[in-house]
Amino acid sequence: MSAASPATAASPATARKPSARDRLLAAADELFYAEGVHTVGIDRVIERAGVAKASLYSSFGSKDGLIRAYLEGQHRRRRKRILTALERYDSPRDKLLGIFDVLAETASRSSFRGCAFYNASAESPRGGVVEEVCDTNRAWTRRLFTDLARDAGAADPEALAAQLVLLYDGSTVGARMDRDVSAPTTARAVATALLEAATAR
Amino acid sequence: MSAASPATAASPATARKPSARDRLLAAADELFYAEGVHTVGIDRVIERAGVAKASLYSSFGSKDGLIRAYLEGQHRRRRKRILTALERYDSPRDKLLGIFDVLAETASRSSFRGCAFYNASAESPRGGVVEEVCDTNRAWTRRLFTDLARDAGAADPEALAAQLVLLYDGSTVGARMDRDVSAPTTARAVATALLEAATAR
DNA sequence: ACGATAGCAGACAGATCTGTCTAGTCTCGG
DNA sequence: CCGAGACTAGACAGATCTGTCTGCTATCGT
Repeated sequence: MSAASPATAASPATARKPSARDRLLAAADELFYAEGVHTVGIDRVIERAGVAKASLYSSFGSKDGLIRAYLEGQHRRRRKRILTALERYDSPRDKLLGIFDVLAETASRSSFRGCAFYNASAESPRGGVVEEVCDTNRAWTRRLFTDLARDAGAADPEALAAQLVLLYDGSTVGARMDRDVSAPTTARAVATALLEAATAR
Repeated sequence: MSAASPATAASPATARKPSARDRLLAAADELFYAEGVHTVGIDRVIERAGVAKASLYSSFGSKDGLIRAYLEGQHRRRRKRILTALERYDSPRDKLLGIFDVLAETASRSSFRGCAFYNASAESPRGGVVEEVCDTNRAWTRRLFTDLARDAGAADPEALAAQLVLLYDGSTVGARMDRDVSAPTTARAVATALLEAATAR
């Protein structure tokens, strides 16, 4: 991650201009998240990506394919972001609460506009490609909370996880709708109390 | 469908056919909530309402006007639904927790698809008519929680209200995304504990 | 009886949407 | 040097979107 010039032979593959597919995905990330998957037309996406329309259809097949790839990318990056951030903690307790710290950081960005999955789901028909990716994402989050709750010694890990997911979702909504960056911090405080109560021996 | 002549008093006095405006609003309620304000086109709405397109534009001026009226109706009915349900309780404590019971009832309906305001907001541009009505709705909810928290004797009513709003929003999201009707009940249980802690003397 | 009002039916304009197709350009391996 | 694959530019089709406009009908208060 140095400030090396673009033409240096430090890394042959990285110096190259990103592929049409990658530029499309980057453009979709910005536009779909900022304005909604249904609201943004493919013309806007290909213009931002600097790509021909045919490249979009040969890479993703349809707009739905692009939407799916966009959400899968969001899911992948979210997993990595959280898991990486949690590496710095040792105890399950700190890891559990650290999830809220990651959310606090994310929600403080000026581009923050809530949960990409919920947003896409709100403007998509039931049973479409969006729902599937959303389910995967939510299952992963719930699993993460459940596993950490168990590691932390909770008497009923599933029950504690259900409570923490409530707080996580609630603060995501609060940060978006009220433009309140403190929501994740409030959630973290309540989560701490719930964790204490659930692991009291 | 003209089995009954229009002039006959086949229906009781009050059973007059609703006005075009009211039928439009009823159709918008169903379609906008079920599929999204941006996804559903004008033609779908007027067809469902059995109304001419000109009637829509003379009543609401534009689609944005209809969307605004739809959300204002949602807000008005939501207020009434909650306030009416809360009348049966005497203590501020029961009223506070009763809010979650109303949500549990709402979320158990098969047509439930989450918060109409958040959903509309997710597919609308920042700064439009939607944002304004959303802010009004959220301010009302927060105010309700804060007032009841104060009446219940909370040491810091604003702080408790912030926590309860988290749970309220979180269980709304959970009920929608996970199709989990128990989310409001879980939220109620956590709310009870928080209320206990905040009013301990 | 009559004018005002509300409403219906639908053509129409103009924009925008997804998706297809043709044709030309660039790059790279062999 | 050549041919394959990746990409670009943009015309085009067909659907759908919002919004306007004309013309007709029914109802109601005076």
